Amino acid sequence: MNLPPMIQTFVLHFGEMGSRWGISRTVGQIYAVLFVAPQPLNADQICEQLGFSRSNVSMGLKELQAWNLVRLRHLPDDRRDYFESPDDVWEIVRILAEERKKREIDPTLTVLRELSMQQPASPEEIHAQSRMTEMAEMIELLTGWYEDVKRLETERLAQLLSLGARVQKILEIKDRLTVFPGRPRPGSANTNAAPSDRKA
Amino acid sequence: MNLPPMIQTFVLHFGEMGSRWGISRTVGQIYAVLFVAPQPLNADQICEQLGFSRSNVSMGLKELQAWNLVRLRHLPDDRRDYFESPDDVWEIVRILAEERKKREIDPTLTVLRELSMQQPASPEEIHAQSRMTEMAEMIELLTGWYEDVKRLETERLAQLLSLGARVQKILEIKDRLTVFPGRPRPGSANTNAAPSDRKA
DNA sequence: TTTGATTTTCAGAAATTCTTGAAATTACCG
DNA sequence: CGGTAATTTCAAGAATTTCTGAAAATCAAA
Repeated sequence: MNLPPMIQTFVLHFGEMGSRWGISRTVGQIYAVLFVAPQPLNADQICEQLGFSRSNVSMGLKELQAWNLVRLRHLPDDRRDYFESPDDVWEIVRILAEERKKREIDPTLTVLRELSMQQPASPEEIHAQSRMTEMAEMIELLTGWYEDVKRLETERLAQLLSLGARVQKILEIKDRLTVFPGRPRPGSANTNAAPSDRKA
Repeated sequence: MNLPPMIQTFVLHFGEMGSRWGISRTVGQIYAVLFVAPQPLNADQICEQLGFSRSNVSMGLKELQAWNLVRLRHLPDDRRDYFESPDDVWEIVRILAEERKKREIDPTLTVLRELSMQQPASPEEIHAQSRMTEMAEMIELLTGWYEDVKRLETERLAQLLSLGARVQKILEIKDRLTVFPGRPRPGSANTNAAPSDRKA
């Protein structure tokens, strides 16, 4: 490996974390190199920096493209493929969220919905099915929120995040404005805004 | 494997997903069995249902305990260990979020903070360091939001989730109330609510 | 302390995933 | 068309992870 010390530490860390993030060590390191690179890199440059075989890098780049985490670029008068990570870290978060949802959540939700439809044939199945339905409903609420929030512009999203739990205060204000407009603060805020409140 | 068909499908699915979720197939299947079980199970019951070796189940249960995903229980006049999943699916989500943050995010944030402190020694390192700082700040905003929200009661959390992106409307109301009180709606709402806005 | 039930550990077997070099394919240029 | 540069595929070896049975450790009752 042929990298400045600071970058090497970063790259090795991403490699180690790779397995926890659902990618391999190699893929993690390739991504790390691309993330900090000041300009797009081609496969041979990555090979040289990391000391991996050409084919290994090719596989790794293919996987990163499948994750939408790197983009293919072309430089004038050079027919090699160059790769780069998106510049905007928020864009990267959006991609990660989308891909992880697709791989880690959607398939399970599909199975849970199917099983929730079936006719249970025994007492164990009746109980199991109600557990599966609970899980499916929880996932639906979570992914429904995600589908809404992912459409926010980055600036709004950052505003929302920095607000944190204090959004609760605002919800209380909203309760007063919409449910009891102008009325003096009712004992506590309205808590009837249950899931059914969501636009179908 | 000795299970009713509906439960078998569920268990096999959790096994397949296990590797995507950062646990092994065995651990995924053990958890699935416990999740749908109407009462706590002991290790031998799990062996029998799944056809795994006793030691494999023992390892799997140890890992699930390390994840805080199962609890150890004891039944009267029985010295075997029984295991159960928490009843409340929201509790499970909280545990998962906490553990995944601990394993997948915190170590990286630590490394990024360390590297952001160092003195860069080359132009590549200067650029790399600014990328790392961007990433660290993004993660800090995300985890800060999470630390706030995780303290909400489940009911409030569900309310927040079901509100989805419509919270943006409320943010706009808040902007008008706090920043430009009584003023006619300014071109676009206040966007200065940057991270610095967060209570230290 | 002994006994027997239960759980844990651990070394090696089995299975899976990763990595590589060589060969095949693709894409472009003259 | 060749010819060449670049990329991808693939089979097999390497490395890692998972799984098992046997042995060791733990624990409570007698």
